[in-house]
Amino acid sequence: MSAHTLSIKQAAIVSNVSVHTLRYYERIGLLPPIARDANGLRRYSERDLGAVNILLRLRDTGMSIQGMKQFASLLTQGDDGIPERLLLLEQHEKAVREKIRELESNLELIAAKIEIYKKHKNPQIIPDSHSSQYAGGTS
Amino acid sequence: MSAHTLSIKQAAIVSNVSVHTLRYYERIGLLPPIARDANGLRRYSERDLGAVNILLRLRDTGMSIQGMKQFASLLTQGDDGIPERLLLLEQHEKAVREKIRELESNLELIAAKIEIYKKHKNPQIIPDSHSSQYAGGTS
DNA sequence: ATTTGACTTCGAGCGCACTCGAAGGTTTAA
DNA sequence: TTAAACCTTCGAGTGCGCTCGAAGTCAAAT
Repeated sequence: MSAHTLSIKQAAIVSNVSVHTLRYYERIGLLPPIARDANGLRRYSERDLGAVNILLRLRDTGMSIQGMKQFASLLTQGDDGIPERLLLLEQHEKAVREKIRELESNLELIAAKIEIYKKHKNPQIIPDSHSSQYAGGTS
Repeated sequence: MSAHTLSIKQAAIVSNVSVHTLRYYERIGLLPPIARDANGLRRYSERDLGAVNILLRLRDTGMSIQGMKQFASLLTQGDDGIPERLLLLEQHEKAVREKIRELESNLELIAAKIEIYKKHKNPQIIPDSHSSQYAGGTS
């Protein structure tokens, strides 16, 4: 365990977010109050950076701030929060896999449209289970 | 070719959007001015519904209103717009595939976290090529 | 001694994509 | 004839996730 800590700017750089975002996340309770040095400046520990990282993984897979707040509050409970964290992550994983499936499904329809354009034919009917029986209209 | 048209409410239902959204899309130029009946009420043709559908496929794969506007303007050009439409769709398809890859990559990291929790071990270092060398901190 | 630059807090502002409410017109059924 | 259901336009409001600006502190460099 090193006493290695980073300034907010350094933390922002390694986490690939803005310093604004780091302060914002702390302000709204996504991050715990970050330790300060003698001058009151934030010092990010590796633990803090780990928390930032997992939160960003959740954000980047579409989790809302609200959802991340739930996870963050479980983080503050130490090992006691582990079972719920596990549950939350597993549910999220499932949701993301479903989202990927939807993306792929939409992609198929777009690919079909591409094929039509490639053949330079005018609009044809393309089966669409999503939202309409008029999926392949003149577009 | 039937003269089958739908009211805004029916169009909203089959397209799985709100009537507000349909008017909004028309207002901002995503949809052409929809034909009106003798009373000035909108009647959506199958062609219109096809346009709505492809726009929603684009939206649901993460395209912004701005991006959809580009596509929509190409739709108004008839066959002349086909080469550019093709290009735009192909570029978007590529972007979505990349996004899916990113999602899967993030998912792997989340899955790794899940495994750690399952073993009920405390934090360990997990390799992370994304944003930080502190990927596996105490979270 | 002064300037530079990184940091602090606080609240306000922004861009996106809707979402809604107000005020009114028309058609249909009781 | 009166009410319900549906439509119209217009502009304003909402929620999200930042993003920024103001005003100030502090420490190192010149």
